[in-house]
Amino acid sequence: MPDLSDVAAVAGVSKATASRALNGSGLVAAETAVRVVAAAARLGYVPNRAARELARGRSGIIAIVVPTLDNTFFTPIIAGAQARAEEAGLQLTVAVHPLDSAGAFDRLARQVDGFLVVAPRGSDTLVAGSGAAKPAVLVDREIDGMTSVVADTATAFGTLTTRLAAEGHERIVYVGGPEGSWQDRQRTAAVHDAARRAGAELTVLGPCPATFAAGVEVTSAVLDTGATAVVPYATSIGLGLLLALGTRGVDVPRDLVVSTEPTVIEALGLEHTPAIDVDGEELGRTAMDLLARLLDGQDEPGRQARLPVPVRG
Amino acid sequence: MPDLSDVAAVAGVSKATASRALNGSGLVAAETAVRVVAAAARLGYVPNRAARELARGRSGIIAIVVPTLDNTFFTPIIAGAQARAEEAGLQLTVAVHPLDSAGAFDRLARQVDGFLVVAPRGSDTLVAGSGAAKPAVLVDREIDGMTSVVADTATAFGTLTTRLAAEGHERIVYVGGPEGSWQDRQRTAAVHDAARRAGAELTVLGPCPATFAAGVEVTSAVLDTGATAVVPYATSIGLGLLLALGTRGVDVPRDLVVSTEPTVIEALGLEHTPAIDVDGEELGRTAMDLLARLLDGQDEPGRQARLPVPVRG
DNA sequence: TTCGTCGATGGAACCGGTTGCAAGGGACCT
DNA sequence: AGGTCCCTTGCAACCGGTTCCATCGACGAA
Repeated sequence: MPDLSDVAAVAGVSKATASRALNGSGLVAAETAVRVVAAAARLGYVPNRAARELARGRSGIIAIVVPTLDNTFFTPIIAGAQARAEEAGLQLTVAVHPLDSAGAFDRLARQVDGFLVVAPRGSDTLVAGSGAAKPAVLVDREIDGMTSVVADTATAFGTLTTRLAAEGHERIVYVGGPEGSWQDRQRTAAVHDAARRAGAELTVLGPCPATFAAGVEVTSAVLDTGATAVVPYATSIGLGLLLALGTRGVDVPRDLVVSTEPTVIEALGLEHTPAIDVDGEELGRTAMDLLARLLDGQDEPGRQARLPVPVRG
Repeated sequence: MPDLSDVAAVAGVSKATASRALNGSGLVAAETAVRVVAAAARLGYVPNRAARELARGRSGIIAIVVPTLDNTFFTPIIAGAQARAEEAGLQLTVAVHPLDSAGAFDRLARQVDGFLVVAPRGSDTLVAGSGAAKPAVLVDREIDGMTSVVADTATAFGTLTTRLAAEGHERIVYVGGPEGSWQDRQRTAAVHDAARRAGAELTVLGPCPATFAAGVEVTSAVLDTGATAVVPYATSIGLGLLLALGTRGVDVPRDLVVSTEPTVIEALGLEHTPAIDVDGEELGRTAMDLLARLLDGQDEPGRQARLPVPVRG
């Protein structure tokens, strides 16, 4: 395993110069830098992360905290963050934690340079506390004073409702998300508002956990409302609905329009079904970008980014 | 931030002794050890991982390599491995990589102590190569010479087929998994064998990617066979089937039994539907256990564990 | 009583980088 | 020609643990 001293020796410089050359500090003569880089390449030198971390006092590791991996909403966020982290020379580790208790992060906080916090539920205080020890970016939720990035699904759900009403749906159901979900509060308000403006009758069901089983369970209640269109909080709920509706012989979308995500609608060949299209990977990428700026001191905490969410179909 | 010297000072011993006491090396007098541990607790001492890693020459980090996060088969494996890693004082990082090209792991290999490799597809050579640099445990697949743990779904699929045949199904369809999948090969063989013994007619469809959309797409072909029972390779394919069958008015399970996972069957209230029940978390836990033994030198590479898979319903 | 042995402890080197500080050397200015 | 400044470079300390080796004291054996 080649070592910085090996590189330095081959390049005919000292460890210090080699280090500076490889980190692009700019204090090295261009010609020398080239020589060092060439030597490193030739030897296949890879810096020892532990040594660097010890010397620099920071780890280059970012933790992304998600409540669970069993929800396909979170996984693209992780993938996006992962991709961007790699580009930035950072390493991403996934920590599964519901953030329902305080203090669980003290240990983790010492090991990482920053957090990406995905916490749809839970009290503001608890969530904000998790990000107190190290720079943090909150994903898909907003809390005053914390840097965050959200998919603007509230607006999208409003647009969706407006469109459904315009297409002739007079009774619409919104199946709400988990208890205490920040996004659910935003969406409920937006859907209510849009329905009122359009003169459609809106029923709000829930709260429902974002699971397939919850979608199945809520189906009777949805049918009982006599609505012709249903807008579920999450894709998993929508899938449960579609499955249960299938076993009951309800014709989708003729008898009932179910607005799940575009990929599902397309796969099933459902027509005339508008749906919102959240780009989870972009959420993850943006979050990582914001965190990188925070770490570099280019940003102060508190910046809030909002990603537009298109309505398709 | 308290430091090992701080702990040592408070306990009235040297850094060396403090280090030994905290790591339970057994060369410290019991009384001294108690004093050091108490001092560490009182100061809230947390060892600096980088320093430890540098001194010890190993990182305490394990990477779990998965082809994608979008498949709910993998996520419980990660969760299980994560839990067990934490218990063992190891840190788990998730690396998303399809393992379709060689050499992509050299960089990662230098940063971690070992790998958990989840690679359902891809050539044996490529997969084995990924685990060559550091101790590795292959998950849900077997390759000669590599330590591995698999869920014995082959046997379970066989049992399932036998049971379906015994319940009167004379025509059964197996919807195969992705091209090149190791488990698919095992399952196909087992299903074939069981069907032949039971005198049932078996059609094998596929290959199919383990996605919801693939399940939808394959539905016509399944119906065309005239089978009364279908056994899909993956839960996602089963879900796609169920959805598409619903939109076509096929009564499940009266006209066609779809054997997806027990939780789905239970949620939908389907009766008389046997299904296999893979415990992904246990797979992850066992894999991590095996890797820990490998790292400790308690095991030689090559040990192959097989987890029984129950058939429910 | 004395020597050997063994358990407990401390001193110090070391892991592999980063970085503050100082020095060497050339260019430019007076 | 002498002085100053800046660019480039090297030396050495340091990050915070771990571990080899030496030391010391106590205890059992001769």
